[in-house]
Amino acid sequence: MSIFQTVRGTHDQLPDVFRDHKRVTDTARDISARYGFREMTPPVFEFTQVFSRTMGETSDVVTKEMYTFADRSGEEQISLRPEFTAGICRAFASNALYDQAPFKAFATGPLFRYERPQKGRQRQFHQIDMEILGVPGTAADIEVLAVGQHILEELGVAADVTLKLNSLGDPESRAAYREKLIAYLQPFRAELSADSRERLHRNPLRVFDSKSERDQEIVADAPLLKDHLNDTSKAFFDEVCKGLTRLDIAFTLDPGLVRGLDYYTHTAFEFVTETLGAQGAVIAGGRYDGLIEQLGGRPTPGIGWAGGVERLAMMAGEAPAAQRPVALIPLGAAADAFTQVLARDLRKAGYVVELGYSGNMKRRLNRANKVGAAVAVIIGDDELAKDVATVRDMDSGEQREEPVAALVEFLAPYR
RNA sequence: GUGGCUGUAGCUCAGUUGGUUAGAGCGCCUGGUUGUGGUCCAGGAGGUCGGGGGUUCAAAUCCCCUCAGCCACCCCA
Repeated sequence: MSIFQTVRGTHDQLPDVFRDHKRVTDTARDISARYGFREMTPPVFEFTQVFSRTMGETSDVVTKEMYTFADRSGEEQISLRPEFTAGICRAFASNALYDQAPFKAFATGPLFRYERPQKGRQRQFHQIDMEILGVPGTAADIEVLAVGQHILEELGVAADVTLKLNSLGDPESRAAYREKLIAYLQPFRAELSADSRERLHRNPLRVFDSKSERDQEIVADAPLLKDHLNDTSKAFFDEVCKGLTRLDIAFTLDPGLVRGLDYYTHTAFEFVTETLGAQGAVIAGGRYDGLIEQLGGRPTPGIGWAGGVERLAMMAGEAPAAQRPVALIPLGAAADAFTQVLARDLRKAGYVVELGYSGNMKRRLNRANKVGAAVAVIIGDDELAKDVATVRDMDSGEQREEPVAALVEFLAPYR
């Protein structure tokens, strides 16, 4: 181990990478604001139970992926957040925001999961997250999917992403179906893969997304959840589909789409892509009507999704460069002093200003070139004596002298 | 947690059956230009060959362990 190594699965976000990520988060923030989402954030760590109770004691995330530790008092079990939903719902209940429904939250920041890193998967990663709490009807489902679609379009990646949709039904439908499915699978128990046997009672729906060929053969004739939805669940899902169609949001039904977390009900969805390798989900989520109650809050419906910032940034590619700066190049002590004031004035007028601090003229111009300056303003003793500045266009190489008093206006085209 | 591939300069990579002082391109620095970048020319700096151990007269090269990355399983954002 070298101290210069980052911990496995963590990465420095150097300026170029940060800029690409920032485009994703900025886009999500701007677009979601148009839909009435307000940014907030729960703490980066919470009592472990916040996650274990909601995501499911037996879920993969809780059983093997959480960073859990005792705090210094030795009395509290703490976990680094592996997702946003549980924390936001806890915040909603903690602060008794029931009368603020519909409560629409946008959040972004780091999440932590102890997993083997690979493309699109790291131990510290970042998400954008949308949640609507307190809306029982399909309007929330439709709106939450609409923001997601809108953000993907705005990032220019929508063409490579498809929306997969399924209904997990209400608790009543799900419980009834669960019994039927177990009854169907039971006779095949010995033939199922080890993983699927595990899931048989814990979460039998998960057998559907097994990659084992034999499992898939068995499951091919299994009863389908969609055929066992009660009327309410069917009507609910139907309304969501209609709403999406109305908004020209394309989707494909995927009866095998089962999410790994226990709290989902009704609508479940994933925006997936083929372009990122095995980790194809860029945005995923669903409805979780029982979650806040499970936390000990008042029954409150909710729906939301999370999107992977790294994954979306990979798809969106390099973000456009920032505004090109004006480079100020003082030569001599008098010019240094003068230029500091000029830099302040230009910055207050909205210019991005790079001050060339050190080295000879050549060095400073070189630096101006590297930071992508559109124009360099050279001020030495000659210029000071005449009350002018030498203004050099860095693209054309042309330069001319301008009165310093007129600089702020003269540079306007470079702002 | 399991399997496969990879790790040589800041970056991308070459390095023959183990054999002198480990190379290239890009980047960086200096000079050609006393106050002119980006182009061009000349020169230069920079390497614990991921780390540790072993085999050998000799290891970047072979063996073992370990760390990290990538790819897949698993799972998911």
